[in-house]
Amino acid sequence: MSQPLRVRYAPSPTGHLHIGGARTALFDYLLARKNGGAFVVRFEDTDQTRHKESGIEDQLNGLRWLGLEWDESVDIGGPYGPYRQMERLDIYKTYLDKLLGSGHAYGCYCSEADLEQERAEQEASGEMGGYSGKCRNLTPEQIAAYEAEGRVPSTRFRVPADRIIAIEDKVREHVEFDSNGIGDFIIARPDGIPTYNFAVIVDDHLMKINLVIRGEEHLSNTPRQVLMYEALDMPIPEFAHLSLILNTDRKKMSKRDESIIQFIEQYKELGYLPEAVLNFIALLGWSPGGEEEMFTKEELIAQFDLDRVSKSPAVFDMDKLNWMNNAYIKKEPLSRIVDLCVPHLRKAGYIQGDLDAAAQQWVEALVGLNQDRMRFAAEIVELSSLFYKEELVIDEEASAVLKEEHVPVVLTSFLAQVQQAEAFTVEGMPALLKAVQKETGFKGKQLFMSVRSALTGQVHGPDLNVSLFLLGKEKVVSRLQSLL
RNA sequence: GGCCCGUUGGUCAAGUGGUUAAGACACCUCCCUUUCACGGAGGUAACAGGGGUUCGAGUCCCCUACGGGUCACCA
Repeated sequence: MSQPLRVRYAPSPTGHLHIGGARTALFDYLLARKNGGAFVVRFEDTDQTRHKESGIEDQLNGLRWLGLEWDESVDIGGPYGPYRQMERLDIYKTYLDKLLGSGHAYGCYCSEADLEQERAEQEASGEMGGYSGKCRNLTPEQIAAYEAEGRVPSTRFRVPADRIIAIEDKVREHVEFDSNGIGDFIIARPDGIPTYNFAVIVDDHLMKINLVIRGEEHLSNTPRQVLMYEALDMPIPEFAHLSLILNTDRKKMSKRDESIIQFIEQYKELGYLPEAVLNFIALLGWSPGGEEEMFTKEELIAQFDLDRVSKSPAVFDMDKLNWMNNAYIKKEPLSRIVDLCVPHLRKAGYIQGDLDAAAQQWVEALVGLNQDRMRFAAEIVELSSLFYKEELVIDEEASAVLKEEHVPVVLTSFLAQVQQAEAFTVEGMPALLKAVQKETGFKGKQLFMSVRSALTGQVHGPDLNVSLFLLGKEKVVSRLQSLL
C-alpha cells in the first residue's frame, strides 16, 4: 500500500461500546499504529429512529477506557470532517444527484406498506429475492401521477444485471457475488437522508479510508458498495471482514443474552483492568505467532497482522477472560488494586467517608489478602464479607473440626493470649499462636484449624494471620467467648 | 428459500501435503502449604461425516450435515 493507511471505526451511536465493536476498533487501531496510519472514528447516525443522544459519548468513553486513542473524530475534528453523518447531509446530496443524473439511481414511489406487502408475498412463495424493481422504469406520466398523489420518492440504486462482483477480502480471501441476486436497494429515504450503504461509501471515499475493517454481517453489503463505487468512479478500498463473536451456545450474541457481559462499560464497572480486557479481545479471532499470549498494547501493535486473523467465529469465554484479568491483577501494585476495590466496598456499605490511616491500612491488608485470587475488583465484596458479617455461620466441615477434643483447650489459651496482647497486628499474630502452642502442646493442624474454624466458620480461607487482624480484636474475643 | 461465510479437544487456538496434531483456559492428579488460593510438575481430551486427488490429506476438490450472516426507508 503506497498511500498511508487510513482505517475507521464507524459505529451507529445507539448505545454503549459492545465487545464486537471494541474488537473492530482495536484491530483498526493496532493496524493504524503499526503502519503509522490514521485511526478515524466516525458516527453513522442516519437512523433517526434508533438514535440515542448519549450514544456518541458512550462509544468514545468505551474506546477511551480501553486506551484506543483516535486521530480524527467528532471531538477533535480532523481534515475530513464532519465525523457524524447527520452533519454531512449536503455532501451526500451531491453524490445522490450524480447517481440520479447518470441513471444509476432512480426514484421509487412504493410506500412502506407496498413494500411490506411485496415482501410478505415473496416470503409466502418462498422467494425472498429483494425488491421487485417495480419503479425501475417508470414513464414520465407514471411519475407525474405519483407526484400528483403527493408521493415523495425514496431513491434506489439500479443494480446492473449479470455482473459477478469479486472481492479480495483480507480475511475471507476471494469471495464472489452475482448481481442478479441483489435487488435494487434504497440509498436515500424520501427526506433525503441517506441509508447506510450509500453514506458509508461516500464517507469512506471522502475520508480516504483505504482499508475497511468491519464485522462479517457486512460482507453481503460489500458487493452493493462495490457497485456504487464503480458507478461513482471512485477507487475501491480494501476490505477485511471479521468473523462474529459467539456466545457460549455458539450463537450470535443477542442484546438480551446474559451468559456473557457484552458491553465494555460493564467491565469497567465490575473492576476489570482495561489492559486485560484489551489483551483478551485481541485474542478473539487473532492469534499471535508464538506461544505467549499476554501482551501489552505496544506488543500488540508490533505483532498484530491481518494475516493471522481467523475466518471462523470465536466463542467468548468468560472463564479465560477472568483468568487473564486475574493474571493482570496479580502483577499490579497493591495501591492500584486498592483504588479499584474501594468503590465496591463503599457501595456494599463496608466502608464510609474518608479513610483514616488505620482504615486505609485495614483496606490495604484486605485487598492484599485477596489480590491473588480476585478475578475482578467487584469480587472483593464477596471475598471480604467474612470480615463484616456480625453473625458467624459455621459450615459443616468447620463444625466437625470444632467437635474435636483439643479445641476448647486451644481456644481458651488463644483467647487469653489475645486479651493480654498489647497490639493486635498481622506481625504480632505468629507470636500469639506460638504462645498457645507452647502452653497447650498442640501445633500444626490441630492448632491452626481450631482457630480458623472457630473464627471464620470455615476450614478454607486466606492467610490466617491477616484474617485474624482483619477480623479485629473485638470480634475475635467475642466469637471465642460465645463459643467457649 | 436464494446468495455468502464457517466447522481441529468443553472453550480460545497453532498448523498453509509428510508433526508423537503445539500452546492457553477449564477440568483431574501430585508437590508446596496450618487450610484455600498462588506457584510448580504431570494427566484426560480434537481434525463434523462421506467421497475423491495424491506415494502421502487436518491441510487441495466435491457432496452431505451442522452453525452463522444476509436478502430493511438498521447499521
